[in-house]
Amino acid sequence: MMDTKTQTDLCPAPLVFAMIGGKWKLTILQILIFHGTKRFGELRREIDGITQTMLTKQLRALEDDGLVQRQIYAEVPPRVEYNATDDALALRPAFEAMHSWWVGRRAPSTSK
Amino acid sequence: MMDTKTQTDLCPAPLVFAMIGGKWKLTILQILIFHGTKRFGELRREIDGITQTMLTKQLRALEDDGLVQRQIYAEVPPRVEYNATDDALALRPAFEAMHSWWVGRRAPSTSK
DNA sequence: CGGTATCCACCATGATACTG
DNA sequence: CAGTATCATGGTGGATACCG
Repeated sequence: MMDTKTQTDLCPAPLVFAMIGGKWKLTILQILIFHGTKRFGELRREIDGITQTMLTKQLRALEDDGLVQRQIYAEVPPRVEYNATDDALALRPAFEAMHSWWVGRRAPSTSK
Repeated sequence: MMDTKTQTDLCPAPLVFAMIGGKWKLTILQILIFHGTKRFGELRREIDGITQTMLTKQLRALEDDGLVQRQIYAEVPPRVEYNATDDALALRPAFEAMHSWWVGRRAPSTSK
């Protein structure tokens, strides 16, 4: 027998998803985690299809959850850089686990 | 330098989330993966707050994605059992990675 | 350049009632 | 017991316009 605890106890994945489950959050995190610091404009250009509004929203949400750090430079023209926090970097195993699962699954694309 | 591939190439997490990102899907999967086969009513009772409608919908979606298998017994009263497929069972490392991250993170609950 | 302020559309969630 | 059908709603996502 495994346990009789609540699901959240054993599986906080719903909570994790609440933090990184936005439409663009994973993409943003992936870039910042695996590619390092990026400026706002760089992110916007690298994430195809995202609007400024959404990029800002998702970045703010990630910042609020302590996954992204914002660095503002008082220059002209303005420069703002984003980078993954240690918390975010610690997500790499989770990313890799999902990656492995995705590529290793037996039903990648059925005839359907 | 790490790579110049697209995000999806390196990180299919958005696709993974599309499959298991529903509000209850993870909880359902967790139960079926770690506790084995369950009847419809059992799931409903074990997942606090879920309605029949939602349970059915999420189960159907999981079934469509090959993560859950449905077994119908032609009995009276009717009995329907659900169990995780091999694909779903292969998600365990991902679950565990998220679990480790959650419990190991440095900002579990700030003073805020 | 890097935002914020509005407003809107859609879809996932869910409440409720009925059924084989 | 295990659903389906229907309808309501709220939050996420997004288009657009303006600002420091």
